[in-house]
Amino acid sequence: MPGKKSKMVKQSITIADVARVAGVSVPTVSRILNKKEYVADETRDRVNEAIKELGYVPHFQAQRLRGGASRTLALHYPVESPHLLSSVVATPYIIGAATAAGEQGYFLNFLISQLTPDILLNMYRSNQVDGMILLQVSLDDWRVNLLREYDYPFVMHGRCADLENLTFIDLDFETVMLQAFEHLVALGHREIGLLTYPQHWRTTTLAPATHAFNGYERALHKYGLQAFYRETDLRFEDSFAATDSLLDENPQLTAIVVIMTNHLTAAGSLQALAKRGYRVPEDCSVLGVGFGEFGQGITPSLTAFEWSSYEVSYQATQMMIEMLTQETRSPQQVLVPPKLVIRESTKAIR
Amino acid sequence: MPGKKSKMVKQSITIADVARVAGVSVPTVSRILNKKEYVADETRDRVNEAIKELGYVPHFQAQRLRGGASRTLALHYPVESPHLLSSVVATPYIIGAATAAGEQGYFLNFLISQLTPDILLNMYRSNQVDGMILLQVSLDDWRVNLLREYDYPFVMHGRCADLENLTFIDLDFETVMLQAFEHLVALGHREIGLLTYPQHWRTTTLAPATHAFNGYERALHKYGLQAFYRETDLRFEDSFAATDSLLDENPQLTAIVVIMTNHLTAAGSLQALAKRGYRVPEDCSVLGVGFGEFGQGITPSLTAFEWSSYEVSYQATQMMIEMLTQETRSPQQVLVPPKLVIRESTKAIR
DNA sequence: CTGAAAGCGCTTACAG
DNA sequence: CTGAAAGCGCTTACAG
Repeated sequence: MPGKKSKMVKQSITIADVARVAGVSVPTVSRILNKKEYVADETRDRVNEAIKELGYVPHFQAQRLRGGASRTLALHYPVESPHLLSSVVATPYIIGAATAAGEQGYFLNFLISQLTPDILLNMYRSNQVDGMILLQVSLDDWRVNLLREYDYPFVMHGRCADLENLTFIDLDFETVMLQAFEHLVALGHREIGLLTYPQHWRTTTLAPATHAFNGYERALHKYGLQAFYRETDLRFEDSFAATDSLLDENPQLTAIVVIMTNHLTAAGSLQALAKRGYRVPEDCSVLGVGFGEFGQGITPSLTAFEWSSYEVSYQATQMMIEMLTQETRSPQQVLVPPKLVIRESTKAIR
Repeated sequence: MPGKKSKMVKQSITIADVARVAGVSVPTVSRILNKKEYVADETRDRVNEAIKELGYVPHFQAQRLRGGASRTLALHYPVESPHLLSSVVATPYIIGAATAAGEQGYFLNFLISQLTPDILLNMYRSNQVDGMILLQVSLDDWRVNLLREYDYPFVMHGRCADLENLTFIDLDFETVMLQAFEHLVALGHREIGLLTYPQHWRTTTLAPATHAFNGYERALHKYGLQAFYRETDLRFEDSFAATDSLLDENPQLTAIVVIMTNHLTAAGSLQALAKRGYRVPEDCSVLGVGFGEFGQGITPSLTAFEWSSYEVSYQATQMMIEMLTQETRSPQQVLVPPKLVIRESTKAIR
C-alpha cells in the first residue's frame, strides 16, 4: 500500500476519506457540505479542517445522481447549420449569457457537439442541465418537438411555427423591415433595394427569413414601392454579386437595405457600390439591419436598425432561469424591437 | 399506481425497467448496451425491443460514476478577460473544433461559466471531461498550474511561460512580425507604423503581445527601421485614434501593420486614414496580421499574414484527442505559421 | 450465455 | 446533534 502522505493524483479523495480523517460518519460530512440541519460547531470545524487538509472536492456526478438541480444551463447551436453562427455567437452574446447565468449562480455551457435526440434527452435525464437555450430554431425543430413532448424546460432564441405554451425571445424581423423602409422613405428614397436571407431559408428552415420577407412585402405595399431584392447566401462574394445585379436591374436605386448576419454582408455590398463608382451615402444610402456589432466596423460606418446581442442573450438566460425558479410556468414570449443608430451611410435625398 | 401505458414524463426509465420488460437481469441489459461479451441473439432482440418500446436512454451520469472515459472535451475561454474572444471564437473556430471532435466520436462543450479551481478539478474528477483545451492562456495561468499539478490532460491554445512537458498550439506571432516587415520593406516601404496589443498585455497577461513585440523589435533592428507604433485596446475607436496619432507623429508613413483580433481594428485604422485623406493603398499600405476571417470583410480588402481559425482549432482538438488515446504522452508543441494573402490594401512604393 | 452481489460517491429519511 | 441503512442507475468481476 503506497504511503498516504504523497500527493494523491488522479485517485480521488472521497467523502469517506474526509469522514475517516475527521473521525465522523459520512452523512455528517455530507450535511456540512450541504450546510444542512444542525451540526455541532466543533464537529464542523474538524470536518472543514479535514476537507482542507485532503483537498477534497465533491464529486458532482455522484451528487447529481441522487437528484437535485444541476444549476447548469446550456446554449445549443446546431453546428450542422452554420448559417448565422457568427452573428449569434459574437463575443457580446457569449458574455451576456455568461453574465446572466453567473449572477444567479448558474453554470453555463455552450454545446457544440452534434446533438442527437438521445443525447439531448440525456442532458436532462442525467441532470447535466436544468434547462437549455436553443439557438437557430427552425420552424419545425426536432429539438423543440422532443423537449416539448418530454416537458423539459427550454427557451428558444428564435421561433418555431407552433408557439403554444412555449417561451421564446426573438428579434422582431417583421417590424424592423417596416421601420427600415419607413425611415428611408422619410428621407425621400423611393427606389430601394433589399439584400436579404437565402430563399430556401424562407420555406424550409428559419423563421427570420420568413418574418423579414413578410415585413418587406408589407412595406412595399404600405409605401407603394416597387420590389428590388435579392436573396443572398450572406457571404461576402454573394453580397457583392447581388448588389451588382441589383444595380444592373435598376441603376437608379438610391438606397439599399442590408440584412447583417455578420460584418461581411454589408461589406460586400459596400464594395460592389464602390466598384461601380457609387459613393455612399452621396449616391446611394445603405441601411443595415441586424446585430449592432456589425454596423460600426465598416467604412463608411453603417446607419442601422440594430439589436444588442449582449442584451438579447442576457435576457434569454434570465428567462430560462425564471422558468426554472418560478412555480407557475406561464410562457414568456418576447419580441425585441431594434434601435435605430444613425451613422454615416444614409442621407436624405434631393 | 398510475397506468404504465401513459407516456412516462420526467420519471426516467431505468435499466431495471428494461430488464423487467424483457424478462432478463439488469447486467444482461448492461452488457447489450455496451456491446460486450457473448449474448444470445434471442435475448438481445428481446432486450432491444424492450428498449425501443420503453424509449429507454442510459443515464450518462450513472455510467460515468463507475469510471470509464466520458469522451467529452471542453474548450475553456475565461470570460473575465474578453480581450480576444471575438477573434478566437469566430464561427470557423467553433466548427473546426466541433468537426475534429465529432470525427473521433467525442463530445465537445464550450465552457462559458466562471471557472474556479474547484470546478475545474471537478470537471475531471467527475468524469465530465477527459480533457480540456484552454484558450487565452496567460503567462502564469492558474488553470495550467493546477492541471499540471494534478496531471490532468489538457492542451493550450496559446502559451504560458514555463512550457516544460506541456502540449500547446500557438500562432507564431514573433515570426509573423518579421515577415510582415520584410514584406513591406521588399515593396520599398521604410516608414512603417504598427498598431499592436495593449501595453499591459505584454507584461501581465498574454503571450501574443510579448511575442509580437519581440518580433517587432527584431524587425526594426534587422531592417534598420525607425519605430512608429501604438499599443491600442483593439477597439474601433482606439484603433482610429492610434492611427491618427501615428500620422501626427509621422505624416510620411507609407505603410501600417495592424494586428487584427477582430475586424474592428483594421477598420478603425482604415477609417482614420480615409478621414485624413489618405487613399489605401495609393498613399498608404495597410497590412493585417491575424485570423483570416477579418481581412476580407473590409473596403479595401486587406492584404494579410493570416491564420485559419478552423485549422487551428481543428488541430488543437486533434492534439487533445491524441494525448488521450496514445499511451506515451510526449508533449506536442506546435507553432502555426501564417499564410500571406495578397488582397487590395498593399502596394509597392515608387 | 446469464444472474446475484458488490460498489462507484453521494444524499436522504430514519432512528437514536 | 450524529450514525446505520438504503438507494440513485449503472457496471464489473464472480459464479454458475
